[in-house]
Amino acid sequence: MIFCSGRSCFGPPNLYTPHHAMSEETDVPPTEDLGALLKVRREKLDQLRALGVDPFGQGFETTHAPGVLREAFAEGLQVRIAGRITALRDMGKSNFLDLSDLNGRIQAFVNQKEIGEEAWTVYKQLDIGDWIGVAGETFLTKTGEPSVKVKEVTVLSKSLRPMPSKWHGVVDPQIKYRQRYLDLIANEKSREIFKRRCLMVAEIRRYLQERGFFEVETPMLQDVPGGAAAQPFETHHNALGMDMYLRIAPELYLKRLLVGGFEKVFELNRSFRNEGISRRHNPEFTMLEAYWAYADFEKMADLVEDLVCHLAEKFCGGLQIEHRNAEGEVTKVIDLSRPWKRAPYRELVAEAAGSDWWSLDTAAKRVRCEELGVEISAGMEDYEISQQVFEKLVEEKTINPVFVTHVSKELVPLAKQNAKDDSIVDVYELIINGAEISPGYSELNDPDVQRRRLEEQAGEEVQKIDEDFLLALEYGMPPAGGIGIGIDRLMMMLTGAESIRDVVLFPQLKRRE
RNA sequence: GGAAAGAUAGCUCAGUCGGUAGAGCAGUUGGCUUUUAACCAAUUGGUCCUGGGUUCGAGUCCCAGUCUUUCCA
Repeated sequence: MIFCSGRSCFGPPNLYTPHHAMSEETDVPPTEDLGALLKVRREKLDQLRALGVDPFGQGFETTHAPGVLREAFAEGLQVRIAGRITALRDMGKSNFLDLSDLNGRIQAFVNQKEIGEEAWTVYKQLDIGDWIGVAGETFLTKTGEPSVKVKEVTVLSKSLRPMPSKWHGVVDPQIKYRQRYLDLIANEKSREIFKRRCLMVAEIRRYLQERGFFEVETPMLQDVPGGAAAQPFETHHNALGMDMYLRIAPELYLKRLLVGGFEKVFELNRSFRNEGISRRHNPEFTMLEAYWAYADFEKMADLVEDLVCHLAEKFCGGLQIEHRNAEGEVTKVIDLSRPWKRAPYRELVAEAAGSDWWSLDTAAKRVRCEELGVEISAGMEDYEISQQVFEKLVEEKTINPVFVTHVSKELVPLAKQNAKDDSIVDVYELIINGAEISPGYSELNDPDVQRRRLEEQAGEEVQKIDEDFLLALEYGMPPAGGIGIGIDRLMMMLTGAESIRDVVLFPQLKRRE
């Protein structure tokens, strides 16, 4: 949004008037009425200016971050600390502040006599929520709290709005997701989840790069959206006069790179699917796809197992992942201990639906579903009925990791068929905590078979076929293993989040009227 | 799209049988020079989501709508 050409952004600039045209007096958006609370902060803002203090200050050199100082505390250090005031305990001539940043807090001790009358007057204009810098000497209070005896206060930024509730935090989901910054300020748990997500995403990149994978960026704007069965978002390129789509998967481009000689390649970025929004679905989501020439789906399963365990051990304190409810009680433990179970799709379905399942005809399967309480709709094909049984009776009930292998080929048009049984394909589907976390394939590299599969798939849904991709395959793609990992769902599993909205910083929400 | 629950102070929430609108926090004022959910005292703050109905009287009961949440599809 910052870099726009000026020709076609949001219409002529002179028609764009700020919607928050304000009254002279309060200078406050009229959409909300916090009345007195805002007025008081504005008055303090004016006070600061009257005292010759810039309420929105400049850079500030620090010696320590708040949390770092508290961790490595020693008395008698001369320090400079910056942070947000997150608590204020006013004892009259002595005040105690908590100065916080993303990672921690330190107590600052402000004494009227210590900083002098002039600085005290400035100090008294501060509120919870303001960013300040302090300089002073470290000491321990009577109660043993590591503190900074403040000699100088620098106002870095005045907050003009009240902070979220001190001990309820932000509980209204509308505020939590629409104003994520407030959630991050108020809720330690949210901060931890998103910090951990950042670290884990960085670690995934490092892990793959260390093993010789190149990270690439392929088009998100695509002419033919392929690589998955999903509804795409449509858009339009003005200069080319061309309708385009946001990608539903990077797969077909990454495979072109295999053709081009990138033997180990991955992309970790957004894909978009124009489908429902739920606890597990956000229309834009982060996916890792990796392709490895000369590998197969079993080797890819080894890779994923190792990667996920590596992340859990490094960032989750081990392979036992505890999920807790709002009261902090452990509701579920996911055991990632290796080796992870691997079992064929048909075996798992037969375990759940009866050992004779695969010898039943379609009508008999429907009867069985009724007995088992699995709902199926009228138009379902035979393989779809089995898939429904799988989803309801296997997938949803699986907590610890299971690689489901050898899925029916109708379900997976881009994988290689099994050398002995051509009704199944060489893939795994990793299930953890009732959800599909990652598929892995022995990738199909026969261009003629690939064309047939895509044509069969396109038949009903009138999807366009990516001819450029098929052309590339004809030049020769090495046999390769491929994986996809839904990073958001992986994060949910590893952090114990109940909803994808709790691991996506700014989840998609309905427009607010 | 279906079902259920909800909307009361800036925030989190009470509100009995239909009878004057409440608490804690935040804010403000005063007190307090080692507090940490600081404390003590006082105080400001309300379109009870909207519209209709029943009633002498509605935050409360009925109807319709709006929005939100959770679950299902």
